[in-house]
Amino acid sequence: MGLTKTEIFTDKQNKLAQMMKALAHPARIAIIQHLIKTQACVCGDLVEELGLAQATISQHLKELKNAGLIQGTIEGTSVCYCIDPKVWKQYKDAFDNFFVAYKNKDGCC
Amino acid sequence: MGLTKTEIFTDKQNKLAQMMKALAHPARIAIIQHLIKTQACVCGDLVEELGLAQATISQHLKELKNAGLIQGTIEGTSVCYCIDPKVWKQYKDAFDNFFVAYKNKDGCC
DNA sequence: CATATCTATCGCAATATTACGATTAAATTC
DNA sequence: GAATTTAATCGTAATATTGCGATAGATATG
Repeated sequence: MGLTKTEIFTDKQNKLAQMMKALAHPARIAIIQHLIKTQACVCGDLVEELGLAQATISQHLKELKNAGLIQGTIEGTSVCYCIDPKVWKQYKDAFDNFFVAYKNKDGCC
Repeated sequence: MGLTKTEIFTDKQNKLAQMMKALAHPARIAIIQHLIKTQACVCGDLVEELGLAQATISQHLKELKNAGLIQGTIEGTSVCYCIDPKVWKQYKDAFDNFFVAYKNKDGCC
C-alpha cells in the first residue's frame, strides 16, 4: 500500500487531485508567486530567494514542469523559467469548476 | 528530511499549500463531490460508493474534517457529514486569489 | 442485557515525498 | 582546451501518505 488506487476514480478526479498535489507544497507556491512577481522569467536566484538547497529547488521546479505549469528555456549557462499561460488557465478553470459546484443550501447538519 | 521546512515560508504560503494538500487525493475529491451531489448529508454509504475499505474512507474523512471542509454530526448509529459552507468559501477565495494574481503578459520565454 | 450496526482508531506494510550533499552535464569565459 | 558557472541528476536518510485488517466504542434493536 502507500499506493493511490487511481483505477477506481474518474479521470477528472485523478487529474484534479494531481493538480492540487502539484501546488500542495509551500516551496512550489512560493516559486510560482515569485515567477508571477518578477514577471520576467527567473532562473536560479530562486535558490537565494527561498532558503532551500539547489538540489531541492531543482526538484520542485521539475515537479512544476511535469505538471505543465512552468516552462524552462536554456539561456546561456542558466535556465529561464516562466509560467505557461495556457496550462495556468486550465488549472484556474478546473479549480473554479470544482468550487462552483457547491452552492450553499445551508439546510444541513 | 522528508519534513517540509515551513519556517522559511509565509503563513499564507503554508496555509494555501495545506489547503491544496487536503484536496490532493482523488478519494477526497470524490467524497466532496458526493457530498455536493447528495446535498443532504451522507454517511458511510461512501464506503459503497467509492471502492475503498471502511478504515480508509474514515481516514480520508478525518483529513477533510481536520482541514475544516466538512462537519460530522452523529445520527443514531451512523455519522452524517456535510460541507462547511464558511470554510468552503475561505478555500474558494484563497484559491481564486492565488490564480487571479497571474495575468498573462505573454512576453516571456 | 445480548446482538447487530456503524464508525473511529490502532498497527502494520508498501510506497511517496522532502531535503540535501555529491556528482555529472552543458555552456561560457579566459 | 582548462577553468568557471549553472542546473540536473543520483544516492541516501528521514518522514509522510495510502490502504487495510483487526479491534474498540457507541448506539440502536431484539
